[in-house]
Formats: sequence, C-alpha cells, structure tokens
Amino acid sequence: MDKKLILIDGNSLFFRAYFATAYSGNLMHNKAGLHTNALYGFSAMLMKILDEHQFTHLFVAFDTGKKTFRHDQFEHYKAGRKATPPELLEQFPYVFRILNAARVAHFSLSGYEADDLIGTYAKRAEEQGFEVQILTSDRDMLQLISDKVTVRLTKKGLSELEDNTPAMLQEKYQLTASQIPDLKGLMGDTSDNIIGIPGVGEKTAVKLLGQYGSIEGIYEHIDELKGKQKERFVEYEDLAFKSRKLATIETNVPVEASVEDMKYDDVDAVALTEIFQELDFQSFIKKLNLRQSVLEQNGTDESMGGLLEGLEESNELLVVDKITADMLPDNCALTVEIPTSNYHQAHVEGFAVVNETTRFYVPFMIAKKSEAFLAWLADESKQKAMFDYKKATVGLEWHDIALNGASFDLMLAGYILDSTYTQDEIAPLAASKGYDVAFVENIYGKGAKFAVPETPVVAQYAIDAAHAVWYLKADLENELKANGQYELYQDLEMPLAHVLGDMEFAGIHVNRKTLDNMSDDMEARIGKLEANIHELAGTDFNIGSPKQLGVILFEKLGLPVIKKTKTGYSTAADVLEQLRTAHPIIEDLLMYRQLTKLKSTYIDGLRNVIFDDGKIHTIYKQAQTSTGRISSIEPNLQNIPIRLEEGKLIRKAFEPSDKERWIFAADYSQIELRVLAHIAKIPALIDAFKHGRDIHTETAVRVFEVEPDEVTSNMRRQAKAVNFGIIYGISDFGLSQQLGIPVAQAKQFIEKYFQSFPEIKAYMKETIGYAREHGYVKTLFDRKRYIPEIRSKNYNERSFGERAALNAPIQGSAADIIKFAMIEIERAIEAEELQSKLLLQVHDELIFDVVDSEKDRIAELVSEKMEAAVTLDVPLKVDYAFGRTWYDAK
DNA sequence: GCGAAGTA
DNA sequence: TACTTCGC
Repeated sequence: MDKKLILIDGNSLFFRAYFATAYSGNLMHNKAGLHTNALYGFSAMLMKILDEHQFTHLFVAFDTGKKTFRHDQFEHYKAGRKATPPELLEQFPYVFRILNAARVAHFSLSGYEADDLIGTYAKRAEEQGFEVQILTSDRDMLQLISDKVTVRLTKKGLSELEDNTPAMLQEKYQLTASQIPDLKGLMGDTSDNIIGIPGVGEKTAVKLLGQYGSIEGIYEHIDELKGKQKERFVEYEDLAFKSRKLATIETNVPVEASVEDMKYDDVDAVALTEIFQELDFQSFIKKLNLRQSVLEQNGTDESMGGLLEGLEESNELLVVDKITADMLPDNCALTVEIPTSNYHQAHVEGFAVVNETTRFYVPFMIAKKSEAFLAWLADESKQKAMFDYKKATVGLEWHDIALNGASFDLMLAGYILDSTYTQDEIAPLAASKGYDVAFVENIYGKGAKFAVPETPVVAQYAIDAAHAVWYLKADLENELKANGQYELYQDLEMPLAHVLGDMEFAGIHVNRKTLDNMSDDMEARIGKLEANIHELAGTDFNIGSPKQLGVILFEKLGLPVIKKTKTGYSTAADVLEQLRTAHPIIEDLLMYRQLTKLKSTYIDGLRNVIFDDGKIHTIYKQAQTSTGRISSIEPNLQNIPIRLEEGKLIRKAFEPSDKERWIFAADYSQIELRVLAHIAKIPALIDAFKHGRDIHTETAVRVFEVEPDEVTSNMRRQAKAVNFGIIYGISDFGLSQQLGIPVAQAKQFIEKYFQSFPEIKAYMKETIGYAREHGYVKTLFDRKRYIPEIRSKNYNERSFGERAALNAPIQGSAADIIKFAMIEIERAIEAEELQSKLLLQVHDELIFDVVDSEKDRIAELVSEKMEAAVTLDVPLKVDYAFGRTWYDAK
C-alpha cells in the first residue's frame, strides 16, 4: 500500500458521538454507572477504521481545553459555548486509554487546537508524498482539502461519512479550499462565536467570493457594492479580516513528532479487551475476537497466540470417531452443539466433554450410535457442568436422547449473580474471567449467512466453551455462596429449568382450523375498514404507516396534534382515543389497528409456528429479564389477548391434547400487591387481604377519604391505576398518561397514596437508601437487581433507578414465588404419577392440560401448592377454572 | 415499568 | 430504527 495517513479530529468526533445519542434520553452506561455513549460511538468509529485497514499511518489530535493563540488575539473567541456536560466529561479519560490500548498515536499541544495539529501534519505528510485523509465533523476543515488531502465529514451520527475532494467543494459551494476561511470571515460561525460581517450569510458570501475571489478582492472593488451592504462592509472591514484569521487553520505548528512516528502496527488486543470489558462493550470484544482468529488462522502474527489465560490448554484438539466407556468421566463440563437458537426439532452438531484429564469432541452422528455415550448422557450420577442445560436437554429429547446429571449451569449462575447479564452465550462471561471463547455469531454466522462450518471449527469452539464452563464452575459457585444466593440458584433456578423444559417439550395444542376461520373473518372485516378509511380520507394511503397516517390526519384532515414523537406526529391509540369525536375516520382506524394486530401477530403469527405435532412449542427464557420474571419467545405465549373480547377469542384455538381432557387455569389473585403489603409491612393492606376485602376499593377509601359505600367506580378505577403504578414502578408522568390527567394531579394522587399508607413511604426511603449504598436491591429470596442508575447525577436516570429499586423486589419476589410453586407442583404430579401436565406460565398464572379423571385432584393440588409456596404476612389466594379451551377456562 | 413481535 | 400494541 502507498503511504497513507489518516488524521482524526478527536475532539470534534468525541463530542459528536456524545450529542448524537445524548438527546435520545437514557444515556448508555456500564455496570459501574459510568456513562459510555460517547465512548461507544468513538470506539465504533475507531474499530471500523482499524478493520478497514486502509492506511499505513494514523494520528488522533485533541484540544488541550486551555487557551489558544486565538483567544489571545480575540477575546470573544468561543465565548458563549455551553459548559461540557459532566456526563461527557467523565468519559474523557477512557478515550486516551482506548487509544493507548489500540496503540494509536495521539496528543494535544498547549496553545493550539486539534485543527491546527491536523493542518500541520496534513501539510507535512502531503509534502512527503502521503495520501491524507482527515476525519472530522468540523466543516472548517474543508479548507485543508487538496489533490492529496480529502476530508471525510460525518453526516448524521457517526456512521455515515461523506468524502470531500476539491471537485466536490467546487460543486457544492462553488469555492476552492483556500476560500473557506474567507467564507467564514464574512458569514461568521456561531459555534465558535466568530462574528463575521453582520447581515452577511452564506448566500451573499459565496456570491461575492465567486465574483472577487477573496476578502481582499472584495475590498479592492468595494465601490461596486451598493447601499446598506456597502455601508456594512466599510464599517466591519476590520472584523472581516480578524474573523478570517480566526477561521484559518494553522499549518506550521511547532510539533515534535514526525509523520513517521505515526506509523501504525496493531492493537494490543489484551489491553483493549480489558477496557472494553470494563465499559461493557461486548460487541467490540466480539469484533476483536474475530479479528484475532483471522490473524491466527493466517498465521501473520505469532505474538497474538494465547491471547487470554486458559487458552494454552486448548491447543490439542481431539475429534473422536469412537467412544469407549473409559473416556467418559464422572464429573466434567459438557457442551451440546445446537447451532440454531430455537432448539425444537433442531439439528444437533455434536458434543464436547472437558475436565482436567479429558478433552474431546464427538460429532452427533457418531455419538447417537454409541450405547456407551447415550448411557453416560442419561446417567444422573455422571455430573455435567453446562451452559443452558434446558436447551441441551430439550434439544436432545426431540432426538429421543435423555440427558441427566446437570450439575451446574453457567447461564443461570451468571444470571443470578447479575440479572442484567442476559447473554445467551458463553463468550462474554468467559471473557470477563479471562477465558477465550468465540462468539456464536462468529462460528455460525447469522441470518442469511448462517452456516455450520467444518467439524474442526465447531469442535474447537465447543471444546473452548466446555473448557471455560469447567473452570468457571467453582468460581461462580463460590460467588453464589458468598452472596447468599446459592440456594436461589441451586434450589430454585436449576430445578425450574427442568420444569420449563418439560413444558416446552410438551407444547400446547392449537387448532389450526379455528385460526383459519378467524383469519378469513378478519380479512373480510379489515378489507371493509380499509375501504371505509380511504373513502373518509379522500385518498388511498398505507394505513399501517404511522408516517402516512399522520399526514392524512393532521395535515389533510386538519385534526389537532395531541402528541408528537421524535420523528413526527404520534398516532398512538391514546391519541386516537382523544380524537374519537373529532372525525368519523378515527373509529374505523382504531378498529383497523385492533384487527390487523390480531391477524398479523396472533392469528397468522400463531399459525406459522404450529409444529407437525399440531402443537406450539414456545421457548422460555430463564435468564432474560432484570426482575427475575421469565419471558417466552417464538412465539410469545405470555401476551395472548384477554382484555378485549375480540382478541380473547384467540384463546379458543388453544385446546387440550385430547377432547376428553381439560384446560385448567390457576392464577394468583393480586400477588404483587400482597407481596408489597408483606415487604413494606402495611397493616391496612395486610388486614384487607386477610379479610378478603376488595383492595382497590380499600385503596380508594383511604386515598379519597370516603366510606366504602361511597366509592364510585371512577374512584376505584383511579385507585386501581395508582396500585398498578406502584407495582410497575411508573412515574407521575406515566400515571398521568394512564389516567389522562395532568402530571400535577397524578403527582398529588401518588402523594395522597403515600399519606394513606405511610409504611410505603418508609419502605421507599429504606429501599432507595439500600440501593444507593449497595448498588442493587434484593427480592425476598435474594435475587439481586443491580441498579447503577440510582447513583446518576441525571435526574431522569436517577428517577428511573429509584422506581426500579422499588419495583424489582415486588415483581421479583412474585416471580420467585410462582417459580417455587411450579417446582412443587411438578414434583407432586410426578410423585402421584398423574397424567396431567403443566403447559404454560404467564407470570401469575399456570395453565395445565388435565385428564378428566384427575380434575379434582389437580385443582386441589395446584391451588394448595400455589398458596403454600411461601408463607407471608398475607395469605396468597388462587383463583382457578376448567374449560374445553383456554378461552373457556375462566 | 418490562419483554416480544409486527410493520414500514 | 422507530413506532405501535399485546400481556403482566
């Protein structure tokens, strides 16, 4: 490659990286609470440049932040600039650490700005025959353009770059590079507080420079100007020249380092990984990782071998084609390679088995024919440390292979230690402890590029993964014990994974015909609504596009704008609701929205995921939510409609596995409020629950200070909303949105609520104090949620942290409770050899497939186990019902 | 509030 | 990616 120098304007890009994301609300931060958005944007740009590797020399210039020669010459220079936000300031030291680790030349020089350093090196490098590229978001830099120097300006954000050459400058501004300072001298630059000639903007300046070439040229022909314009130019002559001088980049800064000092070699991958780890930049670690493996494969850089500790041992790679009993250990780590994320009816690639004395990979084709291996897999007494053992167990169950003896699950252990750790792969967790494991995406690709590579590649990965699991086991178990969380992990999450796996594999029967009929019906109704809406709008447009809909409603029909989004008008349901009386089109729109959602997400969505066995097999994610709840994907069976009758009909398609059987649904009544009453020790609520009184009415009585028989339905509705607000941790703003009332009134409601239940106020104070001190909060059963935001200096962030601190113990404890119940119920069903099965969990509700003869026993057993799952100061109450479909079990 | 999913 | 909507 010819000599090529890239010059990066560190200050301008770092600021741009910050402000490009700072306005979007929540700033990124790492686990320690440090803001990281600017570092993220900057690192992304740096990694991209390094990846493309289109250069030989590289330099990043910074300002010193101190006075420069420009301030000395002109007192107003850069006056009126807002102070740098503390959220940005705190990120600065890390930029230098990142650049050091990436081994990129960088410095600043007292008395000069980054521009001047870049100007100086651009000129020198050009003279030495370099091709030069300048990366900046500062348009002033355009003056440095030449045949050998291009300026890449950031467009929106940091990812889009625009190359500027002399020809492009001519085309866009009809100016040469050397005329840029003249342009600034005339029109000024508000960002640097360069004044220019008042009343002269870009248009005038470009026109005059086109005519006369420079500021000097203009003044030579000053008599050709007329009237007011001439007066201005005469009056501000001095200012024009001074402004130009300020806008002119210095190209003769007395710098010590030579261009040759900027020659680039390569990153220090270990150091860089370490910093990215500290910043929680997993995607960059992934990139570095991939870069390393490419380097290693090409063998171009020997020093890169053994990047991280623990890698040395994985050098001997053993793919076996024969298994004997003596190869199979009593205690080891096991990885079961299932390349797809959905493991139902999925392809299994192979197994890796690792401990101190064992290390081999066996392809599935061979393993499944080995009686010794199958017996070993099934043997409960052979202990296997794994990552996501539910995936392995269910994946193998589809192939009629039993897997028992899971002694450890790295995914669950990691999640219990930190519920914000929700990766479903080994690499990040392994890397944080110094083990090098590839990312799944780098082995198998994703999307259209998904492919299973050669066996040795998979084998290496599977062995690395097993290796990490094996050596991390003791570490994480010790951490769990030290944190008092071992029981939660061992007695709750581990057995729960088994229960969830059984539920997933069992699946729930869904009647395709029922859905087909609904789909046809919907299609007809949606067609009619669509025609009606187009008719009422007076034009055809895409109703599903919020953008197009906004134009129709608020421009064509002139309806009042209630709410705006970042990019335009909001057309959300609550907005449309308020416009209901304003135009007949709204009614149809709301119905259209409702029906298209039902059809696409639920009717068609569910039809697409029915397996050959006529059932839907969801996957429960056990290490996903920050509160400890489980979530359900492909499909999500935890958000099947229930509130509106129209949607609720979907549930008619969910049937038992046999027409003699029943769907049984049992749900906790008000579990979160009961947990709140218990945790915050609220006598009024505890008493109400003990005596079975209506809790929302009870709340209304206290908040509105009326007698129980005076509570109107509206009062109860509002009290209920506040109760929910507490449970879901919403803000006064959220509550105001919910109830359609002013924020101030919502705030009042909340205050009144606290006065009514002073124990809640005490609980809040205590919990927030605890969170601030420890950085996390805990549930009744020691599930932790880390909340770095609680220490934020930013009000919105801190408020979010406080709400999370209050909410997590409540929601999380409720999640713990139903998990205990599920384990107990499954044990009882097994012990009594019942044929009925637990199928679904919807946060506070369990759904079963029940044999007719077991109806009474299941109802008794389930409600008992659920109510007795834990003992609190309030009773737990369970409601239940049977039906021939899920719809009817109400 | 969170999490999943569909559409543009 | 942004917006919308479903559940708890």
